Amino acid sequence: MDPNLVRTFMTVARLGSFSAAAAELGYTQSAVSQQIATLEADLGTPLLSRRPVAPTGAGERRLQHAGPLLLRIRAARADVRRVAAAPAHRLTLAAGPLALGPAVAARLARARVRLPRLTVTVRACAAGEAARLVAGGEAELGLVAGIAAPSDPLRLPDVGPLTATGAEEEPLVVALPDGHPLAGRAGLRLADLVDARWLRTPLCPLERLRDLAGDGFRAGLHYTGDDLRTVTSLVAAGHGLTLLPASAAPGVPLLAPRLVHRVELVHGALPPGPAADLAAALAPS
Amino acid sequence: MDPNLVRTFMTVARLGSFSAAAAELGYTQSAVSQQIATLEADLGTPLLSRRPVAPTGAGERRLQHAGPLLLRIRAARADVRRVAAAPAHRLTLAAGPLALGPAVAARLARARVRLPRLTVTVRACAAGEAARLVAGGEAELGLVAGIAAPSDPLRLPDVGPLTATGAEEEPLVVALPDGHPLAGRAGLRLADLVDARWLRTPLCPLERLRDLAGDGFRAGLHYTGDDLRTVTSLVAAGHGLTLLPASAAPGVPLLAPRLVHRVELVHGALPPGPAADLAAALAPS
DNA sequence: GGGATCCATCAGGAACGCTTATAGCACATG
DNA sequence: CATGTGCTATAAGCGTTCCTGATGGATCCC
Repeated sequence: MDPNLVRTFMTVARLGSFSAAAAELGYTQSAVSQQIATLEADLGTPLLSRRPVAPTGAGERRLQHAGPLLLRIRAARADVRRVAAAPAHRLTLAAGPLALGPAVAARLARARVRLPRLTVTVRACAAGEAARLVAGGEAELGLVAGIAAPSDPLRLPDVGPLTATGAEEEPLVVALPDGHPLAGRAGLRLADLVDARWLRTPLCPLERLRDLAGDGFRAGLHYTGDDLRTVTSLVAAGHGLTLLPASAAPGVPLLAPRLVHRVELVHGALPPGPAADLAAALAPS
Repeated sequence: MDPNLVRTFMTVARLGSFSAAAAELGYTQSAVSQQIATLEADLGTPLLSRRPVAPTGAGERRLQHAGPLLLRIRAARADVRRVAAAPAHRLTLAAGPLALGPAVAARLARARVRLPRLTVTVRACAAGEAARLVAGGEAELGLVAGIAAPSDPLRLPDVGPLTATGAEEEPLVVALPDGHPLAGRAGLRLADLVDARWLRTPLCPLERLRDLAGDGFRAGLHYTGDDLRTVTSLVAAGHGLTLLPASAAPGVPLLAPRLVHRVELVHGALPPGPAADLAAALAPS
């Protein structure tokens, strides 16, 4: 119910201790104990087992709700403040991995010429973070990238009424090791590669490929970062294949299914002003 | 911040009056005035213009967040209570329009034979309502239907950590008026029908078709209900075309793009028990 | 077994939020 | 133009809530 109680519960669960949570939140241990008791009474079921302190089944479930819930609350605050705030001449553009390619960069350059008083900060962020940063108000605009069918919108985490508009679509290529037998081809079909070994990276999630092209796509090395150079090096060394936008790395064009590297611009409420102008310039639609 | 304040704000905005909202919520007018003042102070901006009472720009934006936010809060409560509750022998299955077809019905029948002590209530609901009913705890299971590429998951409104599993996929047919020149064909391509007039109904949203097959799909009559007989009658009378699952009505099979009528079963946390058994029986995966 | 640590409980006090009462404002009416 | 009516804002009072500080009981470690 009360977001503060939820925050306390999250902290206790994370730290595994009422006392430590109290210290972190600036409460007394007694207050934390009472807050948890209130929450448990409200739901009619224990959320934490004591000694040691660990979430119960119901508590685990409650925790799964807690993060998105608090995010939405923050998003509502941030969105309203954005509407009410004076038009800003400084804004932050959160860009996920592979989201800021040549085409968007060029459009950004043109827009900055037209909007000389605007100071833009581009902030790199992890895959899936951009929408959260925009929702939470830490960035005014966000760029997210993903693999999709042409003009098919990306699936963004739902963190409130964000506007998402297509900003760029680019062909995909299959990145292959140097001496790979298929490296000379003029084009490849994904169906022919289901049995190959694939790199598992946030830049090219294998679950997405299975959604789009059926089962298969055995995972080789698992890389959790988002550095393009690392990925291309891993591919060259034969750890597995991956899909990349054509402008990012050399590779063999993907012919079928018809998939593209799609970039979308996401933003919340944008009152008329430089931020809205920039958004319009980045996502001409 | 406090959900109660948000609820008060929504009520005031809906009724256009502090006094009326106070009466409806069982507060005094003074309390409502103070609550709105608190909310505005917290956000640092007016949410309502007074005399007459109407939302400001920021208030409009806040209202857009309010509904989903309260829904998520309810969803969290309902989900946790579901985990903690004793295994129920009565449960409700919310079924959206066209979601409960022959295959699912047959599986439900088989499951009820195996689970004789289970009492099932099937509750029809509007398109898009099923997920909300499940999230809010009014139904344990939900069936939603939509048009999608084969094994492509549907896009459900994000109301919390719901599990969605494919329950059925069925070919689509194009429903045509009786004497339509294409009625005799063995199959049709959507691309050949972009310029036809289409019925606009929740059962076959034209935006979805445009997503999947490009622009076009001119809207003829707009029907807001979900009665299948009404839709087939409207089609027969020439008001427009529509897509339906093959089992629902006669029509010409849709050949391309490869789209299916997909049904998914959605549910929240299901502790072992009859509800989980039924879910497993309905969505064999 | 003794000490330390941790959570639950209790009592007291501060803070919050609602009610009652009243002031202030806009608009309609005579 | 004065007045009444209907609305919201503000002030004071008060009950409830929620936090603090102290204490008790349980568990773990030495």
